[in-house]
Amino acid sequence: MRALIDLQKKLVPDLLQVMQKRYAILHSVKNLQPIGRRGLAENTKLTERFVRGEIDFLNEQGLIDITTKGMLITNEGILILEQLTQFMNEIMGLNVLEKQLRETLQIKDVIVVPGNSDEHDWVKQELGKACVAYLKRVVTDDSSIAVTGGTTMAAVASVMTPLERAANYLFVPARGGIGEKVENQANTIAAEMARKSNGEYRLLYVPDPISETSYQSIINEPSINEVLQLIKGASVVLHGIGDALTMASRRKTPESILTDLQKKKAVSEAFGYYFDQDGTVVHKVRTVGIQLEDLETIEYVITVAGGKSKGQAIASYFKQGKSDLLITDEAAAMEILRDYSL
Amino acid sequence: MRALIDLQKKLVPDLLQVMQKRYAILHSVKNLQPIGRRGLAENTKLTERFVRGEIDFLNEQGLIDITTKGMLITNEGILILEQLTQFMNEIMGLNVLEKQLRETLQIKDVIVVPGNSDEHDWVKQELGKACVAYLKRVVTDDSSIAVTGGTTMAAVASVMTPLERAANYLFVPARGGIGEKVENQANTIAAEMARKSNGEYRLLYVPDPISETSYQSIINEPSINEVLQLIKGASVVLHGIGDALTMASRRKTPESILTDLQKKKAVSEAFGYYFDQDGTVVHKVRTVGIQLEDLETIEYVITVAGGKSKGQAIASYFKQGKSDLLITDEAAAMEILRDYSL
DNA sequence: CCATGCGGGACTTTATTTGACCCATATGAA
DNA sequence: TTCATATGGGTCAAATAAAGTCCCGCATGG
Repeated sequence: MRALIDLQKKLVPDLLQVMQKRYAILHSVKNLQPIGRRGLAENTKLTERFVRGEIDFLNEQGLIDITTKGMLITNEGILILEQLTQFMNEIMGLNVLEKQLRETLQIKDVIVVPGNSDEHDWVKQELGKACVAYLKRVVTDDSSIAVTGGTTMAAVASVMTPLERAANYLFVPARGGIGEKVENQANTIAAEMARKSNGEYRLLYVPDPISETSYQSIINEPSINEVLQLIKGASVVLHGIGDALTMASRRKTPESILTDLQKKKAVSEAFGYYFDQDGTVVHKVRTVGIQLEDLETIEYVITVAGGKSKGQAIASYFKQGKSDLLITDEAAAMEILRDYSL
Repeated sequence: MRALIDLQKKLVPDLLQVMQKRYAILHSVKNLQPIGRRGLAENTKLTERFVRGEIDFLNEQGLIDITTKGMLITNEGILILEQLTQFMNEIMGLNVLEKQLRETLQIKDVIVVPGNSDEHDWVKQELGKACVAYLKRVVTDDSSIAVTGGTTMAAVASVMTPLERAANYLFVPARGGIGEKVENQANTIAAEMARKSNGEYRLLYVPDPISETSYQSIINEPSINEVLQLIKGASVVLHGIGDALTMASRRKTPESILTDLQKKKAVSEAFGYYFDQDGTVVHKVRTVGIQLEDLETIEYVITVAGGKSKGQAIASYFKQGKSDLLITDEAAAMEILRDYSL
């Protein structure tokens, strides 16, 4: 729906304005009914002639009845008005949220989709769709796209379609894998995205996390080094944000470190870095793949995360992390703004 | 999105035509590029002056480039065109499917939502939304709405909102309950729908299926009889369609009957009736609630079912069953049409 | 009965659209 | 290189639509 609105803004810029105008008139008729044309004109500060044109139209469409008593809204008019109210609230409200988040987080762009990923799976799908639409805009020939794992990234993969304006693009995982939930692994997700979008992919067969000793030896492996160069040279990085403790236990973090994360009040995790509420890195695991400092040289860093329960994790990441675009949902957006106002 | 387009059709029909016109021009430029204004005018059967106004607009919007060689579409123009093509195909394609289904199934109305419920949860949510929108149109004061169980009905309940144009409406379960998956039970769903829509509800505490002996005694219970009258007197019946064998095992059907259903090639189940591929009832269990013959006197029978895997079950039901409206998804629609062409 | 509000009719002025053609420049083929 | 043709920008007059305002018969309510 957001995509359709943006499309219409390009193609028929005044469409939304006309729609809003007719909504306002319909709304006034409902509130003031029965009301005559002149009363309505005076009330809405519009000219009589203009109001007349609009009410003639609305009458033809069956949304109002014109009587000698004055104009009345029809049942269908009420229904349309309700739907329109919902829709207007949605668009307007989301635009306000986006603006607030852009300013609060100091990032270039924010896309907010309606709903709460914690409650409805379709919201995650909408996050995914918004992300795919953005990729279609920024991915060019020979681009590399590094993607992390996670359920939100899996949702992006599930709605992926061909990026028609680019050729020869390549998906790579942003980090290695662990032994759990193969469908949420960066490797699996990269492969799925590539398959669905008719792109190429390379995989990274490295355990994550990895010990310092193994790290030093494994990054010298030619096959690993080759993929790693592609990963570090990606023009687009697509990542989610996890809840710190959830991610830590998912990644089989030792008990002592789990306790440490709790003590240090770790809130979020991304790329193997754990952030507290103020965005301070309180722990880092050794990973093969994208490091936090690599993001500075990435052309487009896209963060996709939603759900009310993720709000604070997202807020904590953004106090430190680099991102060009946040794609989130309404519930998380509210929570982020709440966090920043504390 | 369907809702938004329908809304716009009512409110700004003229501007939707402008949109389609600009789409057509953009499409022609892409196909014929590089093309001059006069060539385009001739090709589209529009006047030069008109084409000029439109191309000036499209140029200002950055969707085409105007060169001495002729006009070319920009990258952004291609993107907009693709997205718009997708939307147009979706809307147009769905309209075609709906028409085909209306004619094939011989029913008054069909609503097809995009996607496949088997693959994406959001498609079920869209089925639910379409259903709620329809209820808002047909439910009047003091209506009774009888609802069956099932995951699709649960999805309807999950997106239910107040039916603002009606007052004092009542949700009732169309049949009793079994001991499994409380959230998919007709009773639970009726209660949830009532809660979310600020309506009333009555529950039916009767096992389903029920033996003939118990049936005869239980329908004489005043409290049961009272609810049963409400159920049979409902003006709206909302029901799903199940896969026969899945439903039978879910309802703890004895092994001998399961074998019988398999032998008789039962395909679908609704209201305790099992239908084979030709729509013949091959088995019936005793239920307290709506019977198949009761549907003849119900004002609005709404069938909600989707998913490719359900296509044949839906097709089988419609060879016999009564329905005023089918709300389904694209994947099921194709499968139904396929079934009917065999 | 009378005052007031209603919607439909209508008029004049202003703005925009519309269709067609002109002209300088660019392009492509011979 | 030349020439024919197509290009886009400019322009004009006529047609149409928009815009604002007021008139008038009828309906409504006090």
